[in-house]
Amino acid sequence: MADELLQSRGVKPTPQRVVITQFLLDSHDHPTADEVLEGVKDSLPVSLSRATVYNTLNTLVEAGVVKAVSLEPGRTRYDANTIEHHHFVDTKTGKIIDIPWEKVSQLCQTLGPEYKIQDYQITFFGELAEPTP
Amino acid sequence: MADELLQSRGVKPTPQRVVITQFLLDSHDHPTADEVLEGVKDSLPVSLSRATVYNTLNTLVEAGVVKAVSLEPGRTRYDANTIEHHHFVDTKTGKIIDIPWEKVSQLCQTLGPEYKIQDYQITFFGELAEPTP
DNA sequence: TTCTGTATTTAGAATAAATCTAATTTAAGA
DNA sequence: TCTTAAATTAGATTTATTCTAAATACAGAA
Repeated sequence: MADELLQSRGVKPTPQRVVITQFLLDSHDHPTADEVLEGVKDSLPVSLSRATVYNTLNTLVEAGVVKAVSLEPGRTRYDANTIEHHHFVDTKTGKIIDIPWEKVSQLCQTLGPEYKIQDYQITFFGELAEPTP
Repeated sequence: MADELLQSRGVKPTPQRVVITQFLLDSHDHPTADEVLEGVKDSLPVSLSRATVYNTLNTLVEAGVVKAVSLEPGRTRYDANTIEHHHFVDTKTGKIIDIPWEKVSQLCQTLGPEYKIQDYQITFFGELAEPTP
């Protein structure tokens, strides 16, 4: 799974890269580099270096396998969901959830031709309503 | 100007706070904490501490005088334009420009009642077309 | 298979943004 | 003037990330 994905993007699938990519594919909570390190270090026979985690994350971002999102100051989070979506940050809990929201893409055209938009990111901050029981 | 603004928000207008606030009101390029320090340190008779810059910026954000924006990883930028707007990051030059865009606020209602939105931030990445001469 | 060269990984040092600490200064109110 | 709480300061500390130089892995040539 991760292996083929890396191959298809021209990234040599080393063991370290495969487990990191698989971890990101399985996560839905936008882990930080540190959380990636914690999450994968036991699934490798060798000791995984922090530098390798950062190298790999940067490689994956460049190859378009994952996206880097800066929602909070001071830490970068990584997201393997490459389908167009945006984020909702629950200001009470800090929880970040994905918002698939195609409607916005049409809106971009109303911005005008002087902006050649390559990417955009909408981040909502608010509170998630309690589910009514 | 800055003085009255601080008063009105319940922030004691110390000399340091006034010059920092005025600097942010006069800037339109979303300075970082370091750029604020560089920009104001000569306009004070005393030596301005880095800690004071950070303290003041945090105070101003809490008081709603400025907004903190995290557009790039690793550094927080500050914006005294408190009128609703979003940002456009020119990926070629790194230049960040404001996009006043009220249309988006209506769209938020289409998200559904389960999201109590307090704030949202749209960041566009792209290239600014050359002005045709 | 062995050799060779390039890419990858590693541990730890280095850098950069931001916060913390403890001492000092400021200034408002009694 | 005295007291006290808030603000400021320099420098140490923390945290995220990058850099460095050495070790390792591994593909392709001989």
